[in-house]
Amino acid sequence: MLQVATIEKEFDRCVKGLQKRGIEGAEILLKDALTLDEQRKKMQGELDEVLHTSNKLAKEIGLLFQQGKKEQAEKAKTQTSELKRKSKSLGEELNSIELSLNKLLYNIPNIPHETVPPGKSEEDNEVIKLSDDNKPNLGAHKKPHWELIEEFDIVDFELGNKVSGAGFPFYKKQGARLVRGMINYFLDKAAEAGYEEVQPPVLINESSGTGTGQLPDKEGQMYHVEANDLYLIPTAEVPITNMYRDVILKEDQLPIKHAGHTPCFRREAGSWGAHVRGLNRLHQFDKVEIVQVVEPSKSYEVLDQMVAHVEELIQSLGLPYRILRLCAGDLGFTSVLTYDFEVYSAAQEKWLEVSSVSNFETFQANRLKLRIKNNDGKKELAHTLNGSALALPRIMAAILENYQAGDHINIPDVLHPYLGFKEIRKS
RNA sequence: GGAGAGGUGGGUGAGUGGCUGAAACCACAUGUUUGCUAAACAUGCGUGCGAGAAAUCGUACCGGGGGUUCGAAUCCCCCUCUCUCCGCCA
Repeated sequence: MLQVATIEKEFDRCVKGLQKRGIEGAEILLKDALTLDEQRKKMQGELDEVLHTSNKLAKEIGLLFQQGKKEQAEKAKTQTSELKRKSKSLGEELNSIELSLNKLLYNIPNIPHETVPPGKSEEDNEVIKLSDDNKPNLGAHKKPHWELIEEFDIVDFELGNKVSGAGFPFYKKQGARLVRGMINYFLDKAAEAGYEEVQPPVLINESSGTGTGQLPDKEGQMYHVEANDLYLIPTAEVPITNMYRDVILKEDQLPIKHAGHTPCFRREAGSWGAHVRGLNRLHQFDKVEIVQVVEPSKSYEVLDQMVAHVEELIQSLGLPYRILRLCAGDLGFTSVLTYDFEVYSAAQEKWLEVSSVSNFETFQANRLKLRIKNNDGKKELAHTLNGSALALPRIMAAILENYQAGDHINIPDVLHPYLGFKEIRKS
């Protein structure tokens, strides 16, 4: 969430940022936050004062008892009851103000970066890079991947329907191998780039969901295990970033770099439709995620590095791609600046989003209480970033479509060592 | 799942109602001394909030929440986590 200090110091920038996102009454919203914070401070002061006199009295009473001056002690006791009532009511008031303030702040999204283009929807995203035109000329062989996977028997949606439901496919035979191979390849590349591998839990508690900003904003998008009040992760970002919740890092521990593979679970409530055939949108999919925790002054440099890493991955697979700078309207709730990567899937003739790389600045860190103590002993919130490197099913879709060759499907060279085969053939 | 024991500062660990925000030790930081390293000595060393230019002061925090009391790390209740034994189990 936003820091009150930021709202106060950079009020105009915050207002403009929220307006860019299309938020109505941004100014009023932010002013409310400031007013509540003022009230909070005032209340805190009053409460502290009452508690101070109350504590002082209690000590005196203790002394009087020890000195055997019971009457005086009893007399002093009567004074405390009034103070107690007062502190209780002040405490409750303070509590409710803090609650309102938090609720307000939790529902205000991050302020977009100055370079974020205005706009309402994905159509307004800015294409900042288009790969060299290596779109394959498919000629006679131009089947969408949902036909190919059936033909080569490598993904089974029917089976998934039977066992789980729509959006939970089975990968089979060379398809299953391909998934496993890509995961290993992506993880190896991340390791090469200095990311320390972790294998996090895929169920997380409410605090973690709140820490990275999925809760309360995206409550309905996560699967919820009610019996234990746990959520299935929508991305490894959540458990990995939450490793550092309530942590004060020393300057020399930075940067923190982690990579992890997990399945990701998304309810995709309301976004289901005919346009999401095949592997284009799933309730469960595999993804390798990279996460960094860095000093504020370095976060944009790091964002560029992460973008470069993802770009290199996609290039190595030989897929046509483009990089988008998300417009304000399409920008995630917690993000300041996000670059999306899309690969071109040649048979369906569609761009598919396969990665999203974001800088959250202090937005998550503020929720997480993730701070850095520098060498002078000063504390400040860290910056957090993450990116997909990469999400598997759409990469798979693009590979299948772009590399199809009639009776077989070629596989990008870099994956050969991970698979034990160089092409997919009918079994 | 059953029974028991426990969660105290970065770590070990003392502390069963007031003088304990918390002993001691370790770790860490700075300084002194020693030719360097090591050692010794000295000092410092938690977090949030509020006030202050700052020094500092006030307040809260001993797993979380509530209660008893003039006063709670210490007593009571609920939750949670960890450990041990038993059961079950990949």
